[in-house]
Amino acid sequence: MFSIDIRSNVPIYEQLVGQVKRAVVQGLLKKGDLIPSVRKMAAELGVNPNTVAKAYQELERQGVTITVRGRGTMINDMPAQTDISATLEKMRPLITELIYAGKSRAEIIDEIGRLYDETGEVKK
Amino acid sequence: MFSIDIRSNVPIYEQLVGQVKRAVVQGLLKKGDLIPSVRKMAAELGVNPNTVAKAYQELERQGVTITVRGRGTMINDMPAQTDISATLEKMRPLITELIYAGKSRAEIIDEIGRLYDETGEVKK
DNA sequence: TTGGTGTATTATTATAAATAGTACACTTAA
DNA sequence: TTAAGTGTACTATTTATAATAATACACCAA
Repeated sequence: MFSIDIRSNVPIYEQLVGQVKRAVVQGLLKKGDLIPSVRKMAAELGVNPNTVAKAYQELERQGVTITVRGRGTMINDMPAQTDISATLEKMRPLITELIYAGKSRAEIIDEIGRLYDETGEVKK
Repeated sequence: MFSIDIRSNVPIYEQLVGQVKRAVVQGLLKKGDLIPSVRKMAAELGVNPNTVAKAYQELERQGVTITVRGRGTMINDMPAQTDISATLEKMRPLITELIYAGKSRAEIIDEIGRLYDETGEVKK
């Protein structure tokens, strides 16, 4: 269910955070579901338990999960609305890239729609 | 014309690369325009000349600029079409973020359109 | 009690970014 | 030809982050 790319420039813990959030968005993980323990996840991915722990702490900080000592880490409710300005700012230079590559407004929107459809829920 | 954020987690040289490309997209820089020399740019931004040089080398590697020793670095033609798959892959986790924040497909497309309009040419 | 949770701590290694200083090859204009 | 301004190359150093490693602790549940 989870996999990381060792050769990626994206930190492992960030990759893991993103994968958990994507699984939630896709409906593969729902409120109350327990995700694998720090040690199990570390063994599965072949990384250090501390790295997984860092990812889990970040997930809880973002409100994605709820952690209870001795029980584990479970998926939390999805937030109603959160601040997206930071995300949009990260997106800005990527938009510039696409424009620079010769993509029109319509083409860009089309690509975004495709990404959305690939990322959204698998089953409604 | 250019400015960098020292406290940003984004490397200075990457910020500079992005700003030059955005200026090209906006029409503020056109083919043949010379951008400030490594030393002048470094002085303006208050950063090390080596950092600016790294940014300029990256710009040339991407085909944004053409560098001639002793003359300087000038804006190149905008490419007809380039590979955007890498850019789209960087965009994917951001789309996940927006979905997670409760944004609908239409809302996301709306925001992208807004970013496009803010990034596009100032004068046509 | 026992085994499995997350957490905390300290240390070490690896990598990238940025700075600093110097020197070199080249172009342009005086 | 000379002088000043280009980009480039090189080595060294500092800083910050990521990741690993090894332990130990606090908590929960069967």
